[in-house]
Amino acid sequence: MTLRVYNTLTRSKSEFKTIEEGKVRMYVCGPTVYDSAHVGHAMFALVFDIVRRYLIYRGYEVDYVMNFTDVDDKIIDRANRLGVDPFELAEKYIEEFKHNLRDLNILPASEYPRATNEIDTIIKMVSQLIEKGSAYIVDGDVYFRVETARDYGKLSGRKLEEMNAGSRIRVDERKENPMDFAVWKKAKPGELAWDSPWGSGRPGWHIECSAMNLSHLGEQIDIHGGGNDLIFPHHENEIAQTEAITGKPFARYWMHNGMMQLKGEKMSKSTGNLVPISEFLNEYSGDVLRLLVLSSYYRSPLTFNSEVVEANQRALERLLSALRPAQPGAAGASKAVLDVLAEQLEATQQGFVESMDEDFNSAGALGHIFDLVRAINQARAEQATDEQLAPAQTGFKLLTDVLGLELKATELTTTGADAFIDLILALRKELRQEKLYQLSDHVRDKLLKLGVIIEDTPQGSTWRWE
RNA sequence: GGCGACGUAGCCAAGUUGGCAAGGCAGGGGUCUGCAAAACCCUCAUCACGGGUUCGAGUCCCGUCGUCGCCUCCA
Repeated sequence: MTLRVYNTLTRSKSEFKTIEEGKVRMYVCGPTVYDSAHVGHAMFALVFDIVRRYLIYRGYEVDYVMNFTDVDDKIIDRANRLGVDPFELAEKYIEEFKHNLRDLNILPASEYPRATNEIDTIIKMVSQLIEKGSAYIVDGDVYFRVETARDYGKLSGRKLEEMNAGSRIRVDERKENPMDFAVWKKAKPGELAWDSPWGSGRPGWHIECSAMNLSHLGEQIDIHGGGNDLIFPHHENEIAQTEAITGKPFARYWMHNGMMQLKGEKMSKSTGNLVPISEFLNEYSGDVLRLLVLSSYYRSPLTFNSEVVEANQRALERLLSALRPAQPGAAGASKAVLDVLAEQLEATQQGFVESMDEDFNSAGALGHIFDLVRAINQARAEQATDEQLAPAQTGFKLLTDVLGLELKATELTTTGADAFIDLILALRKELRQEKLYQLSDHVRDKLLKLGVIIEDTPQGSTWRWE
């Protein structure tokens, strides 16, 4: 069995082979931190977290770097408007985003570099570009000369001649070619800036990522990820710069996730149709958002609306049903029933890997997991005991762990509550034996309002948190 | 206008090299239950449209219509 990965560079799937045996160097473009992150940002983080977790499951050691762009026009503008220090503003949103990542059960990156810590590397790289003739200085700005990059456009599938720069924005007359882009920007008066051989200024957006790759992962990496809105110009330019300097192919696999759609269009700050991560998490668990992402192909646009969110909330509850204990007083299931369960466990494990191996087909993998859920619930209905359910439940949990699902039944601060609820159930049992159903239903309703679900079976009653 | 992705049941969505259309949510029927809930069982599509290739196409080719992304900061 081999893992196949879709590569934007070749526009096809190919077998995944790392530069170094057993080790994956992976870089993912993080957010520009000038505001709170929304669920669209969560999507890229979740997608690549799933990729990373699966690579680990497949036995790779993964070096995972996610950057923060902490200096750019928007941060400066916002800071100026709020009258705060741009560094502090960026710092605040970096911390907030990291907090979001934790809430979403996303594994911490090996490193979280940020642009402002890479200035030395950036200046060195810009100097190299100028020396090689790949960049030129104009009045304190430094531009990359795209015509020196022979295969410029190879990632986005554009040809230099076909690009009509300036169709929507004024072209800077000082540039040799309209498509040339800034690697160093001259500082405006009073703006935060660093000294450089070309005067005071700050790095262009694209060079930051090139620099962070170089200093944290090296000249060549295995996977470069990000949203598909970054393909052009950001990633195209990253390739041009890095390869101009190293003379070597930069990233082996370029992976791009699709955009999250809200009301039929891309969720973004500029259009204002967004849902902050923290707002979402006030109502739903991180698992719901993760399940939403898992339920479709990462490269496709993802539909986000209340109906879909609710459906995934219910789907999550179904996954949780597999982990419930045996029925009270279960007599034990027959060998035939247990054989079916064991077979399904094996089929699910195999199907899971087959799906995930095919460019991380998480939706297909989930389908196999749901088959196992049904099998477990069937066995339980057929009187399987906890011991008999255990192997399948353990196998189930292992796979959902690979997908990063927590599957924690809601746990309130229930310290000591269990004993009291058990007591109430015992009393309610007496009511039911006396056929005081009105009273026992009343107890059930009241407990439900407190988040306790009671289920009555012929063998007795069970309860769980909502 | 250029480049790219996509169009599968009420909704979301999978479908490897073409060979009887996964899964989830919602809906309908049933088992169980004092009732309810959960769980279990049964049920629910010929794949945008029109051509073509083939013994056979959702799956390949052409065209039409439609949706989305990028071409400007953007996950």
